[in-house]
Amino acid sequence: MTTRSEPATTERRAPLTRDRVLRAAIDLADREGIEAVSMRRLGQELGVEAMSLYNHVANKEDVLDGVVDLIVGEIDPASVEGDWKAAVRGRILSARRAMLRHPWASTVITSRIQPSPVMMKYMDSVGGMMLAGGFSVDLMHHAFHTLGSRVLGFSQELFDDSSEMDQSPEMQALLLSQMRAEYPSITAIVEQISHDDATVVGSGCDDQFEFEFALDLTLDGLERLRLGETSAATT
Amino acid sequence: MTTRSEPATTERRAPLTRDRVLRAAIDLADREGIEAVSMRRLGQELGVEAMSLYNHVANKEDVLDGVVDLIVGEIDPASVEGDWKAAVRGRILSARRAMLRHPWASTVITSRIQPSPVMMKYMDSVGGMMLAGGFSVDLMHHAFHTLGSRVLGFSQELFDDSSEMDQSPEMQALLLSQMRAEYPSITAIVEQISHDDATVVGSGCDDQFEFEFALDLTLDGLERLRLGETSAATT
DNA sequence: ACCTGAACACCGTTCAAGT
DNA sequence: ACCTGAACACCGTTCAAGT
Repeated sequence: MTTRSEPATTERRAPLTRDRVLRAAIDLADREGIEAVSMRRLGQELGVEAMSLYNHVANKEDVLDGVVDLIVGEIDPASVEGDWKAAVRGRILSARRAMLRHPWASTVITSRIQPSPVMMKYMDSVGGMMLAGGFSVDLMHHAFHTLGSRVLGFSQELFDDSSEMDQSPEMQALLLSQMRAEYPSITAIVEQISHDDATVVGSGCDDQFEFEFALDLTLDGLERLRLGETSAATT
Repeated sequence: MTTRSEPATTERRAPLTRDRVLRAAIDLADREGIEAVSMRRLGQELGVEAMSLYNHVANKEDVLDGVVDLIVGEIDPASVEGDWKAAVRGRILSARRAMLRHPWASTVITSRIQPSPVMMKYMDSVGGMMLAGGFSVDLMHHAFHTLGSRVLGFSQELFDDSSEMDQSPEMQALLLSQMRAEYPSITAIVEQISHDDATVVGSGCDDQFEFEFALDLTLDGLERLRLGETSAATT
């Protein structure tokens, strides 16, 4: 008996589910930033009172946990092609694309204290790629600490250069000369970027290049240690 | 005329100043964590209404800015001894000691969008140590991106192993065997740590070792690139 | 000059009451 | 079973009023 009493299209809104709540949170954060995501605002977004959300999620922490899991789920599955370095590199760059799609995600991830099973699964599969590539358990362990958040596709940026250059050229030159007196070394970087800036619009660092530079320096260092470990047998 | 009209000890409390507000915030965060630091609570701590604080600081962001500056001020000044690697390494480990004194500081630092002049001065002096050691401006720039938050003495930890092992040995063994099925690679790390654990109390990673491992891998990689850059003249 | 009370516009969350 | 109104205990911040 698979006949069901259809509710005669009385459902004007899709019923609230945990998944709908989480996706609404991601949408809202993508549009207005993570600080806009409050329980009250989230309810509003779903055409419901804030209190109704508690029928589908435990609390706000649970929302953020779920959101992180959905985003980690966007990372490509582990590949088995190439050596460990190419495989791990590709996976991390896929994680980075997910983070670029949701620029607020890194701060939410770093605010989680305990890793979720989904996160554990991701980490474990990256670790598995290393072990398959000949890492010892010890070296894989150190690799995780060295990669840090980079394994999830983001790095801790300590400067924000986004609104650095929205000034007139004269004003920029003045600011630069003042900066040079106080911070000569940092200023040298800024000036270098301005010179190379014929190509790039807006100025600022080439974040993708810098991410890959740091990633490759790390992976190359790990590979060197792996080769040292295996007592130079082959090659 | 250095005689002053002393207020006849009517001052039962030291007058509120920006510095006292900031130090009270640090004390409170050290004792109860950063989430305890609200304007209302901070006023309470100083025996004053929250609104009074606004006579000495602009707002809460200003408090956090000031707190970061005080903590960055705890880092040892730049040394001129040894080569660039030893000098930078020593400075970063000094920064790390400051962070260990205030475990909440890293999250406050990463929440600042624009670096303060004090922070810029620190960064600039680290950059200066690299330039003095023979780095090109380009390589110094990449070095900052590679070090990331490590230049300030902390790394982004994605696991929290603090409350991992507060179980009975039997329970631990059971949990481990369940974990092994789901996350074999990660479990291998945990088991390795348990074995080496005769020495260390409490278990968990040796954070200082891992920090230095990652730092040295990075510094060594940078040194290699620096030597490659200078066309192998003096070896 | 500095501190305060009252108020505003927000939070997350609980719980009894509705349908 | 799900949604809601009212309430609680918090936030940061402003501003007129006090001394």
